[in-house]
Amino acid sequence: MRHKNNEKSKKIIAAATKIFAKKGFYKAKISEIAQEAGIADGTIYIYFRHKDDILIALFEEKMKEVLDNMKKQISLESDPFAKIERFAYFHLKLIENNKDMAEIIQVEVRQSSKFMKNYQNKKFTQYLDLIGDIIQEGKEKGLIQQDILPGIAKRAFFGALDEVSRFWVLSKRRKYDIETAARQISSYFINGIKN
Amino acid sequence: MRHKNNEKSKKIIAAATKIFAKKGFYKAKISEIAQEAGIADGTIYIYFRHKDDILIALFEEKMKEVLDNMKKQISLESDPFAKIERFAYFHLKLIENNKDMAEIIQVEVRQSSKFMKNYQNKKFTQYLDLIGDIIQEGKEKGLIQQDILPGIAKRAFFGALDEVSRFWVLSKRRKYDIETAARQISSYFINGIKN
DNA sequence: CTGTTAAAAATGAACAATTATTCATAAATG
DNA sequence: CATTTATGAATAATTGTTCATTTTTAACAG
Repeated sequence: MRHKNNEKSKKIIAAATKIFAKKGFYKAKISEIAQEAGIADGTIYIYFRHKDDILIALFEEKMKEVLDNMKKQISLESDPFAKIERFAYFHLKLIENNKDMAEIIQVEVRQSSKFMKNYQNKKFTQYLDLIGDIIQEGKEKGLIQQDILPGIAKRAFFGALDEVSRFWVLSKRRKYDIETAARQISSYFINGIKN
Repeated sequence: MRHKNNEKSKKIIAAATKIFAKKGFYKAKISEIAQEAGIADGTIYIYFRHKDDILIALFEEKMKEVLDNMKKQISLESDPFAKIERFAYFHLKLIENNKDMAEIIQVEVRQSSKFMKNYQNKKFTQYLDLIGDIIQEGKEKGLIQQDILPGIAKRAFFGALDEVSRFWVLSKRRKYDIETAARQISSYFINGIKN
């Protein structure tokens, strides 16, 4: 019962991921998602109360994976600069391996403040804070300039990665390989903030 | 009358800017835009064929201003690094002074590929290329490392600015002043790519 | 200045299409 | 057999767009 529910829930989210990425949230029809999932329209409403809820659940599920994965990756390095490099590489790798998810997170969820008034997007904040914490650690170890503001730096670094990968996601082709892009971006950043 | 009334067109775009920013494109009703502009619903269809057309026209108009303004600012400096700093400062300044516009460009137009299949978004490409050209110039003058790829670097720098300003736009409050943010971000970047 | 008029512009109620959601019914489960 | 789960046609609400009608504009004649 509970086990089965969870299975079908995931099936719906998987279908929604595909459809939302292809059409965008508003143009995606419940009937399309149902068809993609191989179930009836009404069945979706046994697992989700509204269309919005599918997007929120989707986002929460994917971000949990992303967050857990990245935490693990970072913990494999002890040097803050190595952590930053690893973050860049695995962030881009993740986007590459989950284009549908990436497109939804980057494009659809930016609108979140519009249709999910009270959705705080905590997972995203946590993801950003992974970078913020590395920078803080680097400052404490005297590796990073003391006047660097983690609040700005974390967003600048994430934004750089995000914009480059957004281009890949939307253009459907990559001009540069992931290794090169990750190396270049983390290199600008590390050289820019190191002591 | 021979040509379309440009004044009313602008009035509609101004109203749409406000409504799109507040509600998002899909939740914004034509009737709301009409009311905000102080005209009847049907009147909008004298100036625009579809709802989509309003967003496209809005974007084209605003981006032209942004682009012209930034070109002028950059031309005031001759040193590539000074150009980069000025770009950062005026980009953030522009966002600050045009929050509604910024929110639409950042949030709504990202979806452009979804409802405007054949809209190429040339203006945005040109805006990015302003940065790309500065980097190219810096490389030619021997000020910037030869292995920096302008295609990646321009997106990384823009992305850094965009993410920081997106946070301001959506959170409705600024933690750091524009000067500080612009100085920090361009400093990471310049130190990261200079020879 | 005044009245005439034809074209342009504006109106807003009505239309038509879309689609999220419901619910009476059926199927599956154990 | 009782309970849970699934179905999908019907519903209800929304809203972009149209168009018959009205209002405004501006040129021109008397």
